[in-house]
Amino acid sequence: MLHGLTMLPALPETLETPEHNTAIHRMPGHQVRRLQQVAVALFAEELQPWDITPVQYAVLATLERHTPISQTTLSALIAYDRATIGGVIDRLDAKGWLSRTLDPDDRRLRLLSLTPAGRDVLACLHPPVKAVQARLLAPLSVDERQQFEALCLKLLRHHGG
Amino acid sequence: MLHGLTMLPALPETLETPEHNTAIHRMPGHQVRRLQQVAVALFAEELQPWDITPVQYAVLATLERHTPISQTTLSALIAYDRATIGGVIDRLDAKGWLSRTLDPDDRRLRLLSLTPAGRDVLACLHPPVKAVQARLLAPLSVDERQQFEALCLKLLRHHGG
DNA sequence: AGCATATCATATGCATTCTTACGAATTCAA
DNA sequence: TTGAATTCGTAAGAATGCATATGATATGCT
Repeated sequence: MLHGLTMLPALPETLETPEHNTAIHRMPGHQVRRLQQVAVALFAEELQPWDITPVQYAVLATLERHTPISQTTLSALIAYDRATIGGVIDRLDAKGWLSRTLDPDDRRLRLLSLTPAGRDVLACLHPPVKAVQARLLAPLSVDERQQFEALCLKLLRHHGG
Repeated sequence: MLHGLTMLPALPETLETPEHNTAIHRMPGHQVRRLQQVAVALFAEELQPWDITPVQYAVLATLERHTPISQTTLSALIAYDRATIGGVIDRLDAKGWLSRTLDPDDRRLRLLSLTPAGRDVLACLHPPVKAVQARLLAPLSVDERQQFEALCLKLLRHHGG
């Protein structure tokens, strides 16, 4: 079962049909927000045993491929705010999943690396995260999933992603 | 120009191509999050003169069509958390754009209505909000926009929206 | 070398977003 | 009618998300 908001409370009978709020519900901005909401809920449900958030996974998964990198490089890779990433890294550091070391060549930089524990956890995380993606697109046919990805990527490409 | 994060910092030369982080960037969850990020940035930019957030607009626009309703009904209509809506309504109330009155028939309910000022503001907000939606989908052809909306709606319908 | 500029990380502040929990009020049932 | 279960709004806590400002460190220009 999904958590929280994705399970909407029942509406009064006079407001039951979606048509009653067409204006907002037909805006792509609203649709994208709702999809994000669903994706986060699915993630929380599937990853519940590990108590990890989508951002935290994104950080770990990126460090698996790019090590060592600075916080700024990391935030650019996953398109998160530099300031926000700081707190995320604090929590991952507290869990012992990554380490920060001062770059001897540039002491402004804190180079991030996965710890062995972080690497082990990440191996366990990949399957449920894949399951989240599968469940998110499950309502679509194979063709539609490819269309959806292509459209998303086209939008992001043109919006500077 | 977009604000903040949508303008990503430059990456080191060794990491410049998107292919370097394929795993995450090909996940629909990540793509949806990025799209939401872009949509919020476009909204903030276009609505800057009014200092209003997407949630606040959603509340006002919904009250324009459904008045008066309780906070819980409102949150269900726009798929926002009940607790979250409370703070949003506080701010809109402080701006004098909506009013809360106790329902005499059920004193648990605070019925929400737009004030005349709120109605006036909303009239000014609709055009720039429409512009945000247009800019968000601008990279797509007319056909593609319809496809994108259809796919979003199909996903949301099956995910309990 | 010395100074101005730019970059990295962080701190702060504000607004979301959601979970859990709780008091107040209402509805349902025995 | 009284007691139990529900519902409404809110409070508290954790994590995001972004803008702005600050300190430390590099880099570039002269």
